[in-house]
This record gives sequence, C-alpha cells and structure tokens, in this order.
Amino acid sequence: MLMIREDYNVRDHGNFVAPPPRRQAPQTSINEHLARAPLRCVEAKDHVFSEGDPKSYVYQVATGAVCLYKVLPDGRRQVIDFAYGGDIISLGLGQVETCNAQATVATRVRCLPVSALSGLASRDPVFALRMCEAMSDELSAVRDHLVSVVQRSATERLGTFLLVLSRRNERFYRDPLTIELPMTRADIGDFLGLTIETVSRTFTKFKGLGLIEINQGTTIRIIDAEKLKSMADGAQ
Amino acid sequence: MLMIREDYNVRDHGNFVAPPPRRQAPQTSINEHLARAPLRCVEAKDHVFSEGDPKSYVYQVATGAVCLYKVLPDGRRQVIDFAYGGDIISLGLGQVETCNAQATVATRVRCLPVSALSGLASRDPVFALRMCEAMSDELSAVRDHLVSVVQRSATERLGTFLLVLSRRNERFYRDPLTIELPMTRADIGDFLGLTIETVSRTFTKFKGLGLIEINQGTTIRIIDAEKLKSMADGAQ
DNA sequence: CGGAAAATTGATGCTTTTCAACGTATGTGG
DNA sequence: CCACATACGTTGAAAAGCATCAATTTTCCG
Repeated sequence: MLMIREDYNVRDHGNFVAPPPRRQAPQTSINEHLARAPLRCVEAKDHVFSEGDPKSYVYQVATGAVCLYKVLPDGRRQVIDFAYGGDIISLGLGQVETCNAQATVATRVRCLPVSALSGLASRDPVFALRMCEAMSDELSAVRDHLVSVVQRSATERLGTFLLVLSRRNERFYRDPLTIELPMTRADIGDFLGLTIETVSRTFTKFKGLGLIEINQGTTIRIIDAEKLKSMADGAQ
Repeated sequence: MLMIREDYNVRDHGNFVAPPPRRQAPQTSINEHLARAPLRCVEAKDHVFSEGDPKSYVYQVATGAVCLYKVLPDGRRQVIDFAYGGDIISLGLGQVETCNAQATVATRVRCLPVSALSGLASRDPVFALRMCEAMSDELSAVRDHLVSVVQRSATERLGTFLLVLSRRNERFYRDPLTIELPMTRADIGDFLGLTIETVSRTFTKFKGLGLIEINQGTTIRIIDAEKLKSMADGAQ
C-alpha cells in the first residue's frame, strides 16, 4: 500500500531499527482532490479492488478498514498491510492493481480517478517528487515488516502488532490503551505469518500474563504496556 | 533496494502471483550519468554504505554483488535483497540510507552524486515519474519476497531462490543451468529467513534428489530444472 | 603447508502447525 | 421469542519443520 505521509495518515509499521523522521508535508493538492472525491460504501468482506484490475482510482479510507493481500497459487494468503481511516491505498503509477484490497468491516472509501493524479504528477515535478517520497516511505515500511515477520517469534509479532495500533491511537488523540481490532484472527494471522490458532493462543498467553484484557474478541485493553513492550522486543 | 527497470538490470524476485510485464524504458539520462560516474572498489565484506549514513550517492553495481540488509537490536539480520551487475541501489529521495549495503565479494560500483539525480528529477517531471515507476517495481518485488518468505517452506524458498538466479542468467544470455553464488550460506539464510544449517541441508537434499550438483559450494549446476521448479512451487 | 573461515552433517529440542473438538456470538425463520 | 445455522474463536494433543548445539570436513588464502 502507498500513502502520502501527512499528519493524519502517517502509518506506523514498527520500525525496530531506525524509525524515519515524521514529516508533515502540506500536500494540499491531493487532499483537496480527495476531499471532493465521491464516497463509495463497501460491505465487510467485499473487495475495493482485486489484483489484476485496471487501476482507475486512488482510494482513501474514510471509515472502516481495508486489508491488502496477495495469494499464492495454492491459496496461501499473505496480508501485506491494513489501511485505516485516512490511509491512502493504490497510490502509484502502474496500469493494474498488484494487490487485493478487501474491506474487513463495513467501510467507506473516497475514490479519486488516477487521471487526476497522473495529470498532476506530469505537470508538477514537486508533486511527482512527493509521490516518490510517499512510495519510498511505503517501501521502508514493507521492508521493516519483512524484517519483523521473518525474524521474530509469534509473541514478538503479535505484541508489536498491538503496540503499533496503540501508537496509532495515540497519534489520533484516542486512548492508546484501548484497541479495536476491525479484522478477524485470520486476517491478523495472514498479516503476521501465523495461524489463527497461534494468534488466539498468543492472545490467551498475554491475558494470562496480565498484559491485556479482551472483550468479545474485538476490543483489547492494554493493562501493562511496559511488559507488553518488553515482550514485543524479545523478552522471553 | 531501488532500481530503474531496464533491459540489463531488470530484477526478478519470483512473482508467484502476477509477474509484472517487462518494461524497456530507455532511461538515457540516468545511464549517461552513470556511464560517466567514477568507479569505486569495495573489498568483500566491506560496506558500500550503512544504515543512517547521509545519502550522498546513487550506486550501480558494475561487477561483484552487494547484499542489502537490516539488523534488529538483538543482532538478528534480515537480508532485504541482493544486487548484482547492472543493479542500481540506494535510489530514492530520503536524506539518509535506510539499509546496510555490504559487498559479498570483491565489487566495483559506479557512484553518482544524488545532487545530479535530484536536480534532474525536479527539473524533469518525466524523469521523476520514471523514478516513481522504479520504486513502484521495487515495492512490488519486496512484497513478493515477503509473501514468499513468510508463507513458504525451506525447500520452496531455496528452490525459488535458485530459479530466480537461473532466470536472471537467461536474461543475460548466460547459461541458465549454471549458477554462481557470490555470497555465503549465511547471506542466503538471512535472505530466506533460514539458518545456514537449513540452507546447507536443503542443498544436500536437492543433490540427493538429483536436482542439482554443487562444485566447491559456490557453483550450482541444475540437473533437473522441471523437478526443481515443481519443488519450488510446493511439491512435497 | 597451515590456519581460519565456511560448509556440512548429526543429534536433540522447541516453536509453531495441524487436526480435532468444543465454545461463543450473531442472525434468521418458524 | 426461541431453536437453529453459521461463522468465528478458543483450547487440546500430536506431529512436523526448523533451530540449536556440537563435531567434523572442506575450502580458501596467506
């Protein structure tokens, strides 16, 4: 997924090595366009777009959540990323979509025709550079996710996942200790490279250690953020 | 790593889902600059640059091979990518390097000051778009590698790794059945998310099945490409 | 030739997967 | 309003795959 880094849609993928500095580029042009772009409603489990589709829009998630994933020929699925309110998906200049984008809950997205974007980019070198920057950030994020998922244990992965969502809440001036999970265990598992059973067991382990509480499966309350952090960083 | 897709430096990361179409953009400008850029010699194990370094050059590998990696605080290493002759590394607009780049063998790289590149990009929107495209391709490659490494078995990963190198040889009009491995088992392991022992055992397994022969550890001869392919795709 | 680094091989153990059963929430139709 | 169906989540036992530890062999280079 691609995004243009701004105050309200900076994404956090858990950079364990060297977190990139926050940027607050104005980016008025694309936001103005997006604000005027029409909304589209997508039911939970429906797709915003699929791999191979001709790329006709750039989307910004307004409400809800979108899961970006790829599938191997034998059906194994890898979730590349989740996009939440404010995040832009499908930015870029390719002719076709390279991922599947599925709403994990009822979602509304703003749809900006790519023609508007590519026109802007070819006329305005600064805008094109901004797009480069955005893609560079996204590249950095995917690399960090690669490092994280390949090298770390189930505990570390899920702990980090929760902390990333917590930090996101913080940035939006929401309670960082209460985390809504707008996706299934299968989505989380396919994101972290784990089975649903392992995800569930690891949640249970966190509960048993007094790190979190879980309400109805979808709401996590962080009890001991410090200890959760140390587990995410490899304690035990 | 970033690269500008051209005939001689198209990278293959094993797209299992939907391989992007080959592009043969002329890209004369950057190549002209690179051809005139000075060569730098780097000993095996020496670094071309390190994470956090101010980004001052864009490099093109002339001969040898470079390994791009990140390290977790506890020392676990993830190789993001290998760059071979013709590949461009460190393309992008960030102020600092986000990866470590280490020569795996004696290597020569051409060094183009970033000032030349950024000047070009800000003056020429088409060039900026090309850079976007290059980064988009790179993003796609990292995503594919993510899918591959997270979802697949040791056999599939190493088999795919060999086939990717084989296909690369084919593109360069070299023997696709003879593969030079200009890196250690540790480098391969950190790329594929495996230990050196598992890499070694998997090579031995391929040998035992009559799929490959190995000379002195660094030269692989593919005997049964079809069977190797089917194993890389998940047979057994 | 000799020493160090790299690679291989073996034995063992641990983490996660797999398979299976059961529990829980949600929504529908009688 | 309740029975039922269905999707989702949890828990358990067993097994697979890979990592770890350790020893040996091979390769590389001065």
